[in-house]
Amino acid sequence: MKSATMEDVAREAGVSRALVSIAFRGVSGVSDETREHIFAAAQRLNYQPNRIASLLASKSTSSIGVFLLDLHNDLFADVHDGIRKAIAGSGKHMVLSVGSVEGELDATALNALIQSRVGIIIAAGLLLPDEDLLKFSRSVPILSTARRVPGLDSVYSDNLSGAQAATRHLLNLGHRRVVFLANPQTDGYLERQKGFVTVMKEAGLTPEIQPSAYSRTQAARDIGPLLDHPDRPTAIFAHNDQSALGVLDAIAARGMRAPSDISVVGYDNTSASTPPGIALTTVDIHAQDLGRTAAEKALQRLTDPGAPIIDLASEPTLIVRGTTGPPPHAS
Amino acid sequence: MKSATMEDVAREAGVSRALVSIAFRGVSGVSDETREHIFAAAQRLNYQPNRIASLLASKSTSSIGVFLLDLHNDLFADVHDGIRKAIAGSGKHMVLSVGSVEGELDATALNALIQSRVGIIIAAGLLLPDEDLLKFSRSVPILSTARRVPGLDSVYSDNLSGAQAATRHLLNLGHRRVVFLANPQTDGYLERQKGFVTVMKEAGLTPEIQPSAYSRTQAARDIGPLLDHPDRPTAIFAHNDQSALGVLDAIAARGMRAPSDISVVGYDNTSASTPPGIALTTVDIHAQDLGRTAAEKALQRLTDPGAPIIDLASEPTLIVRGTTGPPPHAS
DNA sequence: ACACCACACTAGAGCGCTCTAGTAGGATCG
DNA sequence: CGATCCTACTAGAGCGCTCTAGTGTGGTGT
Repeated sequence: MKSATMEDVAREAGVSRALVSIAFRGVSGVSDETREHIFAAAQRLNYQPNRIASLLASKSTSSIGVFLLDLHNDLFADVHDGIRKAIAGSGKHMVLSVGSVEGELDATALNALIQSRVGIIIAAGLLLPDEDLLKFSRSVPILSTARRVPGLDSVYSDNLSGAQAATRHLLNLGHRRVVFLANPQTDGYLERQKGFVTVMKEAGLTPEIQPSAYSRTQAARDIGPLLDHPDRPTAIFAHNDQSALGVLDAIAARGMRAPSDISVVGYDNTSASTPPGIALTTVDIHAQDLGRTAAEKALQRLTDPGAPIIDLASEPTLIVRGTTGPPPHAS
Repeated sequence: MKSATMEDVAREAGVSRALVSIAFRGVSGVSDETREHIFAAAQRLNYQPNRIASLLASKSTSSIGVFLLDLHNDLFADVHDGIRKAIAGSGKHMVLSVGSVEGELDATALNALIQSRVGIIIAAGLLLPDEDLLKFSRSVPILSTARRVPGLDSVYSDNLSGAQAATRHLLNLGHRRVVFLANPQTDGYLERQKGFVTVMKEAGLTPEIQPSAYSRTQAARDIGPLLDHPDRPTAIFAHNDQSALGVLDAIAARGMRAPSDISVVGYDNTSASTPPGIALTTVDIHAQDLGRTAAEKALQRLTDPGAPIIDLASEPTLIVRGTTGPPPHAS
């Protein structure tokens, strides 16, 4: 299982190691004929270039670190797709690192990326506070996608305006008692909460907030008491689709239905937002575009470390589907 | 942004580079006092060990490659969780590589892992044919989880028996016309199909097979004509949960309901199998356990390359939930 | 005929670590 | 009190590449 080295290939092809390197890197400086010979020799030896050695020798920033919070959330799969598309053909390759909803592993995952000497880290869905991120960025540039982090390149969806649009949608339908199912863990979610609060206040209504966490079952559990209350809200705005699913679970468990008994809005427009039969009203953050743009900007940052900080907000889109309607006894 | 090296730390701490290496690797051979000094010096310089250099120098197989087919399928998130738990504390680290449902990227992803000189690859959900995998395994040991690959270590769920159990469940409910929504892409799915076919034949019934692909929307499209037919099947057995969701989509789109109009069975027991309101009857392959066991076996393989090939099938569990019931007009 | 240049190729240093072989010096023992 | 051993440490080779600074060769221009 001892793999062949460039030296072996050079010997087999009767050329110098340096020439093999040139051939494999696809740069100019080798004749077509010789290149063929080299590739043939490599083939014979089942040679695969050693990326480790290559990275060390080139001390280059040819890899892009990607941090994904949670593989269970389709959102990050979308972001990943976008990143992959953007860096395909750039010659860079992706080094993936996965965090966890509990957040404990995030620092570990980030350090792993730094130790792998990636040229830049694209962080999707970090739960770490800004100051920690800034600390990490002493070692490697970090581009935040998910939320705006002052001092770091940020490519994100405008959570404030998205949440405002969703809230207005509910108010326009006639809802007056709306509860926001919150996730206190990150700024990104706090922006959503803020959007909800401002619109409610503008309308002279009381913004109610139910704290919860980042999980479907947790959401179902946390929203339960509110649903059981005789004077329950007519609409729930969940901080993301997964939680909205939990809310729908809780609603179904009580023999109620959305939107006739209660309206539900999610956020993110992940695949979770379209369970069969129902389709969740949600806010599309265009996750794949976000990933693609983030990666494009990351590539720019790599070539120009001195460029001004990127702060790119994109506009989300409210998607009205089947879980929102007028409140019961509205007319 | 130029990072400090071990040399820098050594100079700062007034010791040799080798001693810094010893301290950072956590092996014995350094006094507590000196270790403290070294760590303090490293801290001052914001030193992070260079994993690239470390891997090159140790030429060790200290990393485990993990191939995941598709980030959009929760199944792989479960497998990933299991692997992570198993290798935590082993000192090994995971190198992730993601394929694609189309299968084109799989070879690329595998090569990336080989070029990163991982000690072993745990492959979850490969669409590549066995012979290709065997070719790759010339460069690095591959452990297949998802299906049995003769000649490779395999840790997998017994798809045959799972599919048989699901099919028997439908027959016991009184169904006679059952259609299997197939995915012709891999052996793992073919085993499921085989389980379906054998049970149907044993019962003297005709196994009907509807080819489809690996996607929810595709499944909805492919099952459509069958549902529209006046003499439609009374049950659909989908090759995985995502496709089962597609089937449920198609059913809902026609104003029908499961299981009163038609029964649906999925496979995998991913989070997709519990949309709010409905809960899919499915076969639990215990994906996280699969991942954990796979990683444990991979660690063993790393320490003992000569050990006999591992062939470990685990028994899946039929989970009867809300999408299966007696066929309409059964009595 | 000679300088000149472009092209194909090579030698060798070095990337930041690990690891083997070895040294210094104190404790232990007969 | 010298032999022995252990512990804490160092020197230096080498992992498999990349990349700079060359060398040699054939064609071109004058």
